[in-house]
Amino acid sequence: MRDVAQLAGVGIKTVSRVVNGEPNVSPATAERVRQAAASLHFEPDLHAGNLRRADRRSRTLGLLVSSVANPFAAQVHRAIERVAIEHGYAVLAASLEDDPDAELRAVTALARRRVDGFVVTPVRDDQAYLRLHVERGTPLVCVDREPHGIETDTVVTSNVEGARDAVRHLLAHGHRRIAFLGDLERIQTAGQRRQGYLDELAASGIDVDPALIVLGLHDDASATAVARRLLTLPDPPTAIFSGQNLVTIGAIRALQQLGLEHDVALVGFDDVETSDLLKPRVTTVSQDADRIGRLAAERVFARLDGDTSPPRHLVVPTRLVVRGSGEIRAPLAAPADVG
Amino acid sequence: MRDVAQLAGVGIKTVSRVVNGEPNVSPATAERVRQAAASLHFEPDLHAGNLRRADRRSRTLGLLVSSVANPFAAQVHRAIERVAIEHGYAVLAASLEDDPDAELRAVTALARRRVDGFVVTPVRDDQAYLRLHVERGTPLVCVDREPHGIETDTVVTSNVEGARDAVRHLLAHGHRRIAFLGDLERIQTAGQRRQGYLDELAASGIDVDPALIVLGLHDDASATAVARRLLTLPDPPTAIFSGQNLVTIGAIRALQQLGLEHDVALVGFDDVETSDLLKPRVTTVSQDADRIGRLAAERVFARLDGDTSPPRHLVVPTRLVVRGSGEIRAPLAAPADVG
DNA sequence: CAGTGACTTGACAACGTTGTCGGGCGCGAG
DNA sequence: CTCGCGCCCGACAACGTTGTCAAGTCACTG
Repeated sequence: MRDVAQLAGVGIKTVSRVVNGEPNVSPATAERVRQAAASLHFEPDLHAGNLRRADRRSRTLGLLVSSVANPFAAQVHRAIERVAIEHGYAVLAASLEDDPDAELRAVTALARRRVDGFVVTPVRDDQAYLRLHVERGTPLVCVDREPHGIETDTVVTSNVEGARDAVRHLLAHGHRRIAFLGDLERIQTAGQRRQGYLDELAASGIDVDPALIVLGLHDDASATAVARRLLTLPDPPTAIFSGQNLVTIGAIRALQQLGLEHDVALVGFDDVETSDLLKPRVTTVSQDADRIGRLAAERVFARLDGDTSPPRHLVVPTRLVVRGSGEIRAPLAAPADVG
Repeated sequence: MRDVAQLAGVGIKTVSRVVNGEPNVSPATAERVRQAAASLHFEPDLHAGNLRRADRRSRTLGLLVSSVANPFAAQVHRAIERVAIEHGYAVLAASLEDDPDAELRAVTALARRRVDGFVVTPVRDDQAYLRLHVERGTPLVCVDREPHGIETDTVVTSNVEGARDAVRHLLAHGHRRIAFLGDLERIQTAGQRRQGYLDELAASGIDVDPALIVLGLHDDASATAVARRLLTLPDPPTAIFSGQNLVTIGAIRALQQLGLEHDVALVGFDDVETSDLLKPRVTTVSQDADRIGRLAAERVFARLDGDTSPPRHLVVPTRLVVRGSGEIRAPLAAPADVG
């Protein structure tokens, strides 16, 4: 900037004014400055300016997603970035791979880079440590999962309701023995989806068979193994509700291996890519990742714009997408019932 | 930092020394400083330090990916981030959605934030404008596509060879009428894959039917429409080579709609999620996105470490993954041949 | 013609940190 | 005892920018 000022024959502050579009610069001077800046390929240093600027905004958002392996996270990222760009913001992203230590490291890294706001997918058991940053004026929005130890804006999927929808759908097609395959228990959404499953069965007065409930599945291989085991029980489930997309893929593979994909019903939580190319096509409870990301980003910017209202907890509804696998009817009378 | 110094009863520079692990601080003082820093929850401002620091490193990498809708880009991103973290770096990412203007905007945004290096998926026709940044010492590595107008490190997939492999595979299964469905012509990889297709056919002395070559497909809907049209020609192709994953999905849908998925062979470039759950399972030419991302990041860090050797052009080979759809044999004699 | 106000401009301090340098102190050697 | 050297430590300038403020110019008014 000093060089630009010298070349244009003006003071350094005048260059600053032109670069930032401040008023009170004569058109002739402004033009000379612009020429000089262009010929030197000057790019202002955002962070240096930040140091002195009144608003102290780095115009950068910090984003922590659970796992990049998950297309859901990629879509949330994309939606956030779109909103960020509209506000002239860039996004510093870090993927946590569901590692609690990575969460801490990433928050520190972002704090040192003075991001203006955090969008976090909680992984640790406790997010109280984030209070510090919030108290210092860095807004925090949690997505996908509710945080612990801190009251803040959240944007989550209606996990319990979505799971109930799935189970209700299966019940309506005559199923009574419905298995639930879920992700690691420490992941909050896994627990909520199981809760929805239990709630809906309870509401329909159906006894729950604990043997049909398996949690702790985090990849498709383990899901395949467990699904195979359940399906070869003496009294197997007539339907499966899988609580996460990799688990759904594992369940499909198991069904295919046993040749049961047209006999046992399946509803998966969260979309599976190409789910409509499979046979049968896969019925899913779809999450609106785009909306979740958009709302989260908008919450951050609202807080940055001075919104000090109490924390909001936004719940984005799911949508049951009927494609075929969930509409397979239960056998008219299960052996156990006939007894 | 001033506050920490006051609380610890030391000079501000001593705090700096402790925070940065510089030598020549007595253990007692260091401990007092650490206590003070912890009790004030002090986080150093990386960018302020940067301003004065000798190496002038923001410890941030800038990444431009073509489109987040693409799982390939997500995987590249992930691999780069992993290497970045090992080096204590964070990643500022921007997705371009294959919009040439977005490329310019994103580069400017990253340059103003003083990233230490760029990893760019070229979208524009000309990357000469990036020379400025390279000359100023910001290394640039291009991934997935070769840049124009600038000599720099590149990491790309062996598109031509991969396409030849795919076509050779189909030829070996008796096919002579092989359609090629490709992405937008302005996307370099699309052209290279078509070139591989043409090369392999030429090498085998097979006449190319221009009616079987369609480019400009960027989503699955248009690919479905085009594939349907080709398959209902009077003299349809007996095999399809699709040059991108969304196009592959479109082709599969068309085949399914026409009930031809077990009669017409298909090989797709780039992986399709759940490709092994489809019937038939989809044979693909897989790209090693993880390796591409890793190599790109390592090139950036090598340049940052002072490597001034001539630009390297790394080519990551593809792998033909045989799953079923590409092994469907051509009808023994096509009507045209019998003629 | 003096006074007024609007507009334009630059000198200077400040932001939070690191590099430089010099001062003080303790200890071993002469 | 004195000198010298090494280790600790802090004052100060500097990084590239913006906020503050005062000075300068000019046209217009009374």
